[in-house]
Amino acid sequence: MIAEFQTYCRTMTHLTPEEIDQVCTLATPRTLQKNEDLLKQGQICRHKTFIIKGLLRSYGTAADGTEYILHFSPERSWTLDPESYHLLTATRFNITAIERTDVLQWNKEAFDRLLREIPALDRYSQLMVSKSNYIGRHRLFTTLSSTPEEKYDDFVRNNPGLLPRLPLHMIAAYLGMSLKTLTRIRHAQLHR
Amino acid sequence: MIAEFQTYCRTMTHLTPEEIDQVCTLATPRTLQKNEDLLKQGQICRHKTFIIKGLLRSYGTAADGTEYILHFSPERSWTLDPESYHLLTATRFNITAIERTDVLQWNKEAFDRLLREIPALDRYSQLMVSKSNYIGRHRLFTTLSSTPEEKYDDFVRNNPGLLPRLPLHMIAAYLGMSLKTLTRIRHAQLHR
DNA sequence: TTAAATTATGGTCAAATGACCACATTTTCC
DNA sequence: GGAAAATGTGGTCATTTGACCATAATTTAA
Repeated sequence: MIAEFQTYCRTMTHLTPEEIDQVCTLATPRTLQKNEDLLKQGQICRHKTFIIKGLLRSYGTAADGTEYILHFSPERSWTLDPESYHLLTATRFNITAIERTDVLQWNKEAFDRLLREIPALDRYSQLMVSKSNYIGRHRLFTTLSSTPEEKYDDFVRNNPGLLPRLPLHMIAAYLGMSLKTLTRIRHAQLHR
Repeated sequence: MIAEFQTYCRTMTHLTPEEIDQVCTLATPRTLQKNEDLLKQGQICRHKTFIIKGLLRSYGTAADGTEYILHFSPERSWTLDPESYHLLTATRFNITAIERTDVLQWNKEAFDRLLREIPALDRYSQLMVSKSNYIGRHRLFTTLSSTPEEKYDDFVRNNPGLLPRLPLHMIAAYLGMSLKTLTRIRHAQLHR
């Protein structure tokens, strides 16, 4: 499990092999079964999580009980609740395994120490944060400005690999439309 | 104009008076007339901007020409296009003055130098970035999960000071609904 | 292997929403 | 001061969307 993370670090960061080892030393592996929660509403997010294999979703629940998915986290990506993690406040969101999923975790104290000790990790980390910032802006803009069909087409175009791994109702929950609307779009596209 | 920024720094950051001066030295003041652009679609965002007085909006234009507002920036806040600023790519968005607005600006090279020289500024800056990260997450979740009326009520609750400064069509463009829908909500709330 | 749960689709209907239009009022600018 | 633009409201109508329900196919689990 560590091996995959080391490969990731070699290709995606500027960390030296020694620094990579140092980061790995503090990692805790964990396996989530399908539908198992990594984080539940009301808890405090105390870890950074790197997904080795599998797929997670981060979602919130509206007043009427409907779920809305903020984010899918497949292998080779990171997940956490940024607000809960930084402020140590109770989260409004859930992170749950869509498939059986292997992850590596670092608790905040350990990761903060690594950030202080390894400047290259700090730079990489800042890069990730600003990236998630503008990815979020694009998602917001699409959510505001696109028709349901455009949103679906966008999703298919930008996440081809994810599509077959997701039930439609989750795609609908991600795009912010009812399952019915999504089915209608797919139906219309078939007959064209 | 610098004086207001110094006050802001004294109350909102942990910078020493000397560091505040150092930051101020590299700032360029600028005044935008109402409807004047700070940044236009297609340009590269080369500055960090602090709003001293006035109000800006960051918005994008959909395929059909409709505007959707990502963000309002009133006095004592910062604005830029994070993607364009960090990657030096052309922006898809616009930043435009809603009122006559006074700002301070730093170009990226200058600000990066300050970040390297003043660790407290770097920490403050990181704090801002992660904050905008989770504010963005909440906005996305509200946009996905709330009814138009809930969105409007949220907006009124969270931006009471902004309300009288904004024409309704901009609030509609921010909330992602038509002006008609917004008017209907207000009408219904009057008769209740 | 069989029963139960999940998933994808579709029918029907009511409600919400946007497009288009008009109008009165206020603000802005010459 | 007066013309032009911007603003807020509302009427009407067609369209989109969601709620509710049923069903078939597939997957999961006992």
